[in-house]
Amino acid sequence: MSQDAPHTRVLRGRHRIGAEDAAADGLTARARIQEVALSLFIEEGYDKTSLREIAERLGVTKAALYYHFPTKEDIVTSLIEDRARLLAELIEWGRAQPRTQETRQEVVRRYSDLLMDGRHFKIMQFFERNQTSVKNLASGETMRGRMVEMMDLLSSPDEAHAVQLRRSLAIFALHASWFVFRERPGNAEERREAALEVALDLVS
Amino acid sequence: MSQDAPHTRVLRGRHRIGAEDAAADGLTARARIQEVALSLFIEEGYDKTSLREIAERLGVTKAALYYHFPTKEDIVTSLIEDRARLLAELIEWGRAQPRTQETRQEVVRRYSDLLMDGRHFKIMQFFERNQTSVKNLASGETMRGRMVEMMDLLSSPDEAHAVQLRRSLAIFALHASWFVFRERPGNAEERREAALEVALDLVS
DNA sequence: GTCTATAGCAGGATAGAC
DNA sequence: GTCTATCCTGCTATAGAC
Repeated sequence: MSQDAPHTRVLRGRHRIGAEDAAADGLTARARIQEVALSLFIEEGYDKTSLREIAERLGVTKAALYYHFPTKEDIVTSLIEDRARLLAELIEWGRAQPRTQETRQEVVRRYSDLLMDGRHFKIMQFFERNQTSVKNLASGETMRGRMVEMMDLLSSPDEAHAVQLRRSLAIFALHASWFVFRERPGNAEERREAALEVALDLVS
Repeated sequence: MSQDAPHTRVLRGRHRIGAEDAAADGLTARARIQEVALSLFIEEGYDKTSLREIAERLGVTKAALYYHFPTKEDIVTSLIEDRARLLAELIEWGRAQPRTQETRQEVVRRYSDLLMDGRHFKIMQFFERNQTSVKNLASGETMRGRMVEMMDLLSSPDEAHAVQLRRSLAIFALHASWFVFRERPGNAEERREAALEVALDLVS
């Protein structure tokens, strides 16, 4: 997230990726593929983004990508894995707590912290914008399962429908902040705080 | 779902109104294509759904589809057109009202009514699940514009971020009801009422 | 680790018979 | 209005040289 300008490199034509440390931005080839792929998946969509496109933007060929990832799907899998783990940890923590308003609020706060990492936020954007594509991916099911567990943490089936919906919307609130303020830049921190405020209220 | 209302249909060039009776289920070929395509677009995704697949499910060939729709994108366009118009009417009405809480609540109620038509609801599902695909479609931009206008009806940029977000979430609440209660059937009417209740509260 | 070249296939779209 | 047959393009993935 720190350096979001890989485009500067594109025009250099055939540019050798070389060993990991050789990269100007200090990322391994693998990590740069992940970064570029994720951006394209978000912008153009998973299905519409071809390996050729990813390779082109990196200044390499398709075949080079296959050295790092056996299939296109594996790129997604690699992207999701550690994020799903972090989510799992949060869920595990939540389950060990009493089901109180305090707990719900703390879950929301911790989830908000997770999202502060631009990487995680982008993953969630990827998910929201590619729901149907991701549905047929194994790692997609994993992530979906996590989100369901998150919501189950915030409400249970025996509560009124309106309560369940309201609590679940807290998660949406944190995700949606980018969408709602789309044309009104403001600063990111302000948006995040507003989203957290709304989310906390929703689980109260 | 409910039958296609033929009187509202804007017919393109070569389509004739008289053919309806031919179909066993009382729908025109055109309407059946729309219905099947929409379902597949929701289930499998727009990009992953091939014309071959649509044709197969209808028991016809790809070429037959091309008689009714010049391109795949035109199927989407036809699906969206009248829905976007209904939305535009609602927005127009809303703009003519004073910007009060009463108005916001009535906008929400009317939007909820719109969604009650299974057709409209499915269109919105299609949108949510195919955001990246739809972004590059002309009709997608139209619909996105409408949703932005809807939200602008509920809050204005000079209000606090938290207020804007909260009000916008009302729309999400109405859309999300299907997702949140995924495994808990309940009846549709109950879900709708719960969603409306939450949405009304959010714009208060 | 990266390349060139290509296999193998599926997609959207069209032509023209019936 | 629907069919068969086909074109053209672009995709994922692999083989094998360097």
